[in-house]
Amino acid sequence: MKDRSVEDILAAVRQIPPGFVRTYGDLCPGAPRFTGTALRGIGDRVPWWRVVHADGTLAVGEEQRRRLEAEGVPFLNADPPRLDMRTARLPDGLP
DNA sequence: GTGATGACGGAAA
DNA sequence: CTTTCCGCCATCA
Repeated sequence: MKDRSVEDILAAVRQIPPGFVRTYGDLCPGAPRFTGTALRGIGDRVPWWRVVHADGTLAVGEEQRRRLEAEGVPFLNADPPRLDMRTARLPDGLP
């Protein structure tokens, strides 16, 4: 599902089940930057905190880290707090 | 219609 | 392992 518009991206973000995350590149292959632009200024209309960088680092701030941690997302105790992508990342095709 | 912008990604050093 | 650089494409002014 190659999302090309903001609405499609927001829809995809809503499909992310609690405890898992998707990367910007997964939501918009070829234009990962646009994913961030789409999420910029949405509010809590969608679970934006479940969208992280491909390497597992967060994009917004510790605000996001707290929410993910609350959902039971596996975090690695590293200097820059980052997620364990091989477990937290949700494969494409799945809701 | 054109130009600039960006919650990124991947490669290179 | 870390840091730096370029490019991508949809939106906005």
